[in-house]
Amino acid sequence: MTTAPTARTLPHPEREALRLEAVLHALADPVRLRVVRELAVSEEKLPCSSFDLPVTKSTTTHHFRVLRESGVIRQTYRGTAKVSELRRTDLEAVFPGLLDSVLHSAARQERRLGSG
Amino acid sequence: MTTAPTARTLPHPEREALRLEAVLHALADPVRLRVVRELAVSEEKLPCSSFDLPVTKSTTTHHFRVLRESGVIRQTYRGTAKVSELRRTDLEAVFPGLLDSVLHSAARQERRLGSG
DNA sequence: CTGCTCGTACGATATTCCTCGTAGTACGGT
DNA sequence: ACCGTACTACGAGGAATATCGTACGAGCAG
Repeated sequence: MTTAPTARTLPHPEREALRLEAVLHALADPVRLRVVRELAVSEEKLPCSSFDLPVTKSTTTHHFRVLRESGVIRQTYRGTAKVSELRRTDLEAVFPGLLDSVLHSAARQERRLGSG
Repeated sequence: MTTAPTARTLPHPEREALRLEAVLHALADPVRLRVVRELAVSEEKLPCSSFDLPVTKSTTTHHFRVLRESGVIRQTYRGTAKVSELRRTDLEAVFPGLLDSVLHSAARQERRLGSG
């Protein structure tokens, strides 16, 4: 009864508070990089459950939290689901070209190593 | 007597074996990012001792090893010193634009946060 | 040969991180 | 009210990492 129901909010770092080391660390994990790549090709916000990851739900929650706290993604509630989207504009403003080069490098590497 | 003295070599990953996750992880550490930035502005190969890092020599050795094994730098012996240089060409060939955007983002962040 | 400098190797420690299982909350449908 | 789905919180285990100190090796200057 403090404020309103369905008003659950999640802490996100401000654009100006984004740290390069945290973003690089977030992107350095294979599972998280995979999530980011899927979000990049999707024009819609995706719920966590739409990802087919080789880890349990607990671990999935952990990885999404790392991505959110580092500022790579933004998460909002939609009913019982929590949908995620890339913070493209914020990232581009603070670290111009970084996300695109990572995404491009990841795609290149997948082609090179054979969809591993 | 196997080959020659002063022929100590160090293992470096081939260009085609570079892994994006390993490179991102290597760059995600503040100390290592600092080393990479210094190497980037220097046109000469720098010995480990030319860096003024807030860690001991043992730890410095560790960080340089991580950078070398991830393929970010190349290390060669010169007398008693071991000099390092960025593998710019290799990185650009495999992960185009990545190093530059990281370096640019790091410089930007330093300006933004006040030379932290 | 004797130091001196540069860097390494090894062991130890503390911390972080990835992973999981279980239990629990929030929301929507019946 | 009841159940199912989506996600979380907590605790725990195990691996990786960052850090250090000490002891050591390789080369250079006397």
